[in-house]
Amino acid sequence: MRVTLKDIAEKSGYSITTVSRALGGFDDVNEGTRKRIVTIADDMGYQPNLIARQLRDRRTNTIGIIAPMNIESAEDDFFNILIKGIAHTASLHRYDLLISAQLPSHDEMDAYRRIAGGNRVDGLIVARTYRDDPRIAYLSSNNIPFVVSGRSAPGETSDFHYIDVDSQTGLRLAVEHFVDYGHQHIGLILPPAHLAFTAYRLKGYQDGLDGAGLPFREEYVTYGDLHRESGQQQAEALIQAHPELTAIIACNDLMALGAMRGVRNCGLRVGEDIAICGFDDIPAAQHVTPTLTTIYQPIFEIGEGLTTRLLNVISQEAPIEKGILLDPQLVIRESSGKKRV
Amino acid sequence: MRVTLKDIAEKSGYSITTVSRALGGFDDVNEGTRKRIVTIADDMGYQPNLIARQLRDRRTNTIGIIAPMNIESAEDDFFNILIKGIAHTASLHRYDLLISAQLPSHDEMDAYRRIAGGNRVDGLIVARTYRDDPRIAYLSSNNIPFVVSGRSAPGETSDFHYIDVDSQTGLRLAVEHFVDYGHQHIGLILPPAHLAFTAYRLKGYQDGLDGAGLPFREEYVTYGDLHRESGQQQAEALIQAHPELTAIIACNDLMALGAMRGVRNCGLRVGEDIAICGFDDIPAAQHVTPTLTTIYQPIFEIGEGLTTRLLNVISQEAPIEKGILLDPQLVIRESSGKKRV
DNA sequence: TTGTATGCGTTATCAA
DNA sequence: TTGATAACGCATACAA
Repeated sequence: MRVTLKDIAEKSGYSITTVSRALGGFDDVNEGTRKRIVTIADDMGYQPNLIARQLRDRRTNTIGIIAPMNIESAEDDFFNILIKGIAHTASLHRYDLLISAQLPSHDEMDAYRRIAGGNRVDGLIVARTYRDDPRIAYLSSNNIPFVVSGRSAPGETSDFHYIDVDSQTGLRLAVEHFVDYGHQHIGLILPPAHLAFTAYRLKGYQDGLDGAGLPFREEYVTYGDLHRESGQQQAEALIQAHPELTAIIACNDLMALGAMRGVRNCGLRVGEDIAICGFDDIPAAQHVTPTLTTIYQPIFEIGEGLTTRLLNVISQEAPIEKGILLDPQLVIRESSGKKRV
Repeated sequence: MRVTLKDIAEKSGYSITTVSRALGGFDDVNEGTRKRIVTIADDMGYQPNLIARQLRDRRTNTIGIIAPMNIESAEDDFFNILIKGIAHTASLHRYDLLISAQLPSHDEMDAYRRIAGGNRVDGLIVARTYRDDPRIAYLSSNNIPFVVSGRSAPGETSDFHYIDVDSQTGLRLAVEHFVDYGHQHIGLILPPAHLAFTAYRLKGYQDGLDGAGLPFREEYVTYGDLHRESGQQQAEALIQAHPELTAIIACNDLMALGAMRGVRNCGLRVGEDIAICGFDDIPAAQHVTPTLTTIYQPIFEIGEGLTTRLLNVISQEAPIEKGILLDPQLVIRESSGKKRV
């Protein structure tokens, strides 16, 4: 059986209280008894029951994240790296990370109610905001500490702590870059419409076209699901329907990688026939052939920042400014091809 | 404040016990009162305090894993995918996953004592066994449920539940494949020596050479740290020191990907001048150019299997046969180049 | 059908 | 310097 304070108390002849305080290092316990108790505790291999402590303290030293964890998401390096940043930083502050896998078949809000409402964590990190996000509404109205990767959709208020990249500007930069390289017909593969950042990226795309005096054509815009496969499918569909396209921007690197394959499947060359740009700058972007032009965002550091921010919120020392909007950075690589004259 | 059974009891006029049983769906409570209580609970937004429940039930419905989670490990798709498999399967059984990041600066055993000894989880998954693994010794001697990805080093007993791939055979297959393709001088990049599977892979390499009547040359064998960088460095070092090498086997795909770059840095072509083989078959293996020959192991499924196994152990229904040894599978791709005559 | 009492393991308050 | 007691929130054995 597991060793408890009671066991040590019995063995040592002291009360549970004294044992607790001796082990807790309080100075109101006699040095001799402290030593005796500590020795016995070590001998018995005592480990405090963290659950009991959590109940008593009403705090878990754990932060939570509810995330897609199926096999399709295995390649989703944005999430993989974000989680590493979170877990790493949490660990530095002696916090653990509770991960609840979000199965497509399960109601996501149930998970939030269970984990957050059930006191399993001191706070949560919400990733990939939705338009009119019910998770945020729930956490806000229940005063559960949380921080968000991403902000609300345009037009909604973002009255919570978040870190986001200004992806509207990011997309504009990508379009400007392609225009500068001589492209007139630029396709766009968006994330699912219910995600908040999708609207920003679409706006950035339009901004870029506007600035260049190019027309916005709805038929050049398509939606993927952020995974590799859909990038390929959408790219192939775009190319087949609109042979005049010479460039495609995919709204995350994974879809961009898929798009590269789609380009090849159409018998075209990436960079030379069709330029490709992604978003995120996951490691694969610089290792793929040809290397992938993309919008960089510091994913690991965002995970770090979200975590320190969340710990601040938990300990009620949250800074006044709630949102942090990072500048995106265009990283030009081989998939841009050469400037056309 | 947070709603408890007590609050509902007061509001409804029933006792805590009755409330508890009404909400628990027991049939020894009057249908009318049940309805009344449920309504009030819903109105008040009641969520059971899971921590209290865990303390009371002495069970957490959580499994744990202690894993490296720094930025260097971000690309470590073996772990990324394994964790997805674990979290996914856990979720299917209504279990959550507690991740504790293992910082290089922290004592790993402390984490095990804290998490496992501290009752935070019902069981643990141990990944990447060490030679003479203290984690396994600790968990075994404390009767804490656990399962292991990987088995003990050769010569040690593996008296615990594990799933492993027969990587000795895997390496032998890789060598035989390269020999068949006409290679006589095959370099090897091993994982760190303290990992248990390193010895198996080295033995498989030797088996392959023996079977082909080729001499084992210690100078063809080098050690990496499983990351991309070290694959590159070790490959470059091997090639420079031994220009007669025409093939290199790296013991995981990430190092193999690094090795591919190393080959190029030496002015050579992957596949044509130097054949490369990896181990794991992470997604990148089939997406890199040229595609990577490797030893396949079903990582996600291993995560699934480990988890169901662990849940069996936790509920005391563990099968008799403790270990599962999977057959490795050689996947030949472009990095093998063409058969030489 | 409902309520009382007890315990899970810990820590803090207060009295001795 | 030490110990008895209570509380965290829940669920059960047992009594009514």
